[in-house]
Amino acid sequence: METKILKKRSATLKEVAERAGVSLMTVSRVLNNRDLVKQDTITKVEAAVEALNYRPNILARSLAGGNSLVIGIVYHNPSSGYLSEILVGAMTACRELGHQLVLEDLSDGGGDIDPEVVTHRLQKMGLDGLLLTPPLSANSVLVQKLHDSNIPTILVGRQKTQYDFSTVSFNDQSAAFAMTQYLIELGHKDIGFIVGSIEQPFSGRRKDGFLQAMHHHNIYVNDAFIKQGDYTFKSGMEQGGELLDLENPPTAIFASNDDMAAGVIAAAHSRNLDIPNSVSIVGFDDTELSSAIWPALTTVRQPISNIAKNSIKLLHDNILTDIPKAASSTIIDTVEIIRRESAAAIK
Amino acid sequence: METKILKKRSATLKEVAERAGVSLMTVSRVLNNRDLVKQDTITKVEAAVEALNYRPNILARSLAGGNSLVIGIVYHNPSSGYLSEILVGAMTACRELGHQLVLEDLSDGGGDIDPEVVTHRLQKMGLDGLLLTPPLSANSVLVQKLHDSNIPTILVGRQKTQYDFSTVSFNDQSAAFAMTQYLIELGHKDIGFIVGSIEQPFSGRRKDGFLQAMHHHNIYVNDAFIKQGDYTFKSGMEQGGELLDLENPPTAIFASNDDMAAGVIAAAHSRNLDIPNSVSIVGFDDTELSSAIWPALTTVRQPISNIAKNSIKLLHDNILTDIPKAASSTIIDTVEIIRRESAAAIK
DNA sequence: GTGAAAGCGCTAACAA
DNA sequence: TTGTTAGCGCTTTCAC
Repeated sequence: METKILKKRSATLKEVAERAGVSLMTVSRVLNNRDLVKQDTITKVEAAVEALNYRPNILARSLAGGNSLVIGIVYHNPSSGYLSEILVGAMTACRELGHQLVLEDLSDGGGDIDPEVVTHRLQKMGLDGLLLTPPLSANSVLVQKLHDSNIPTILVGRQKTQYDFSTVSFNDQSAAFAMTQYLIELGHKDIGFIVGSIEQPFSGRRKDGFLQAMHHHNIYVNDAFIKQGDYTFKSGMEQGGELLDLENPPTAIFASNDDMAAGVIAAAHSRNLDIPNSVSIVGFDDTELSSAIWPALTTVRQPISNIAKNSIKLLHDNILTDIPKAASSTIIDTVEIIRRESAAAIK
Repeated sequence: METKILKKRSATLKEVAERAGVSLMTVSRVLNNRDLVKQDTITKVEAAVEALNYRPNILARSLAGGNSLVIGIVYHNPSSGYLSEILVGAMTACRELGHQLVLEDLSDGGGDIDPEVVTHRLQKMGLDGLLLTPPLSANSVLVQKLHDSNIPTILVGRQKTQYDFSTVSFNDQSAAFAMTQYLIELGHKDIGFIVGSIEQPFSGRRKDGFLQAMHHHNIYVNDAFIKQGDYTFKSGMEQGGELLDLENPPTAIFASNDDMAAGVIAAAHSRNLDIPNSVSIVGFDDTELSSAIWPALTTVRQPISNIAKNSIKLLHDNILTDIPKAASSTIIDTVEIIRRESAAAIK
C-alpha cells in the first residue's frame, strides 16, 4: 500500500479577505483589535473565517510582529513530574504569546556544573531570556554570571530576587500551614515533622508553615518530634522510624516530601503499625509515588504548570513591555490538599 | 530599582552578508548546502558569522521554506516520566526540523474519551499531523475516526500499522528477553512473572519475551509462577504475595512494570524476606519509583525520548517527502538494563 | 472605519 | 560559483 500524504495548505488571511469582500487588513483587525471594526464587517469576516476554517499562521504572525522571543528552559536533574509540568505550562504560554522554547538540559551523572561554562554556552545560543529552575536558581554563582552576561532571567522556585532578576515560586509556607491545619482538624496534636535538605530554600519555608500552624492553634511543639531528613526515601524511613520508636510517639507524621513520607510508611509497616489508624502520615508534592504506594498518600500539590506559565508571561512583560519595572517576586499560593488514605481522624 | 530590559535584535543574514562582502544568498548557502560554495567564500562567511554571533531566525526560515508543520501531541493520563520524555524528544526533533508542537491533553477524571468529539476537535485545530500516544494509540475507534478525518498520524507504542498510519514502538519483547536472561545468568531458574493488563498490546510482548528467554535456555516454565496483574502496586503486592506463599516459591520475580515490582517488594517485606538474598525482584520501565524505594529496583528502561524523535521524523518524511511510501513499523530496540539492588545472584 | 504599501528574515527559483 | 528577484503570511505604518 503506497501512500503519499501531502501537507494541505490551510487558508490564509488573503483568502479570508477575498471571501469576506474586505481588505486583508480588516481581517487582521477583526482577529486582533476588533474594537476598531464595524460590527457588520466583523460578522462578515467571522463567517468567512468559519467557512474556511482559517487558523492564523503563528510563524508569520510572530515574524511580522517582530517580538517573538527565544526562551531557554534550563534544568538540572529535575524529577519527571516537575519537568513535565514545567514543559506543559511553558509550552502553553509560549504558544499563546508567540515565543519559542529551547531546552537546555544540564543534568549529569553527579558532578557539579560549572557556572562559567554554562553561562558561556547559554550566551552563545542567542537566547532572549531564560527560565532557571531549581536547584539551579539557588546557585548564586550561576545567577551572578548570568546577570553579568546580560540575559534576562526568571528564577523559578526562589522568593528573593537577585540583581534585577524576578522570581516566581510556590507558597510552600502556606501549603505546609494548610496541611498541618488539616491534621490538627483531624484531631492530631502530637505531630512529627521531617525537615528536608537545608540547602533548598523551600525546606525552611515548609518547616515554618508547620510551626506557624502549630502555634496558631496553641499546640506545643515537642522538639523531639522534629527530625532532619534529606528528601530521600531512606532518610524518611530512618527518621520516621525514630519517631515511631519514641516512648510516646506522634499520632501523625508530616514529611516534607513524598519520598520521605513513603519511607515513613515503610517504617510503620515494618513495625506492624496500621496506617492511618495507628499513625497518620502525610507528604508534600503529590508525586506519582504518592498514589503508587499503599496506603495511598495524603499530600499537597504545587501548581507547577502555573508557575511556569507565570514565569513565561513575566519574562514576556519584562522584555517586551515599555513600562519600566522593578524585579518582582511572584508567589503562587493555590494550595491543594490531596486527601488519600494515609491520614485519618484520631480515635 | 527600575529596569527596562530590551530585546536586543540579533544579527541577520543581511548583516553577515555585508560584513563578509558577499550576497545574502551566499551566506544562506553556506548555512544550508555548503557544497555549492567555494572554500574561500565559506571561510569568509564563517568568520562573519562568528564575529556577529549570528543565529538563524527559525521563524523566518520555516516561513520562507514553506514546509513547517504544526504537529499535535495527543495524550491521555500518561505517567509524568513518559510525558516528560516524549515532550523533550519531540521538542528537540521539532526544533531541528522547524516544526511547531501543540499539546492536546485528553486526560480526565476517569471517564472514557469520545473518539467522535476528540477527532472533531483535532480537525478544527488545523494540525498537519499527530502523534498519538498510548493508550490512545490502541483505541481503534479513535484511530479509525482520525483516519477518516484525513490527519496524518503516527501511532506511538503500537507495532501493527493501521490504515496508512505508521507506528513507532519499543521492543518490549527483546527487553523482557534480556531481563529474563539477566536473571538466568544470575543463576535463577525458578522465576515468577507477573503479566500486566491484557488490553495493552505491550503486555503480551513482555510476557512473550520472558517465555522465549526461558525456552531459549531450556528452563521449564511453571504455570503456577505466572500471575496476572494490572500494572498497579496493589496487584503486584497481591500476586507477588501469592507467589511468595507457594510451597516452593520462585527465587526471582519479574514484574511487568515498576509499580507492580514495588508491590512485590512490599509483599516480601511484610513476610520478612531479605531482598535480594531470599528473593530477587525486578521491574520494567525505570520510573522514578524504582530508585525511590528500598532496595532500589533493578529494571529495564525504554528510550522514550528517542521514540518521540523518531515519530516526529517519520511524520516529517511522510508528509514532506516526495517519495511515495507505505505505512511503516519502526521498532526501537535499545535495551538498557538498570542494575540496582533488588536482584542478585542466587546462593 | 478601512485600505495600500512596506517589510519581518529567510529560502526557492531563476539568471548570470 | 554567485547574485537577483520574488514571496512565505502576517503586522506595522500611514493614508484615506
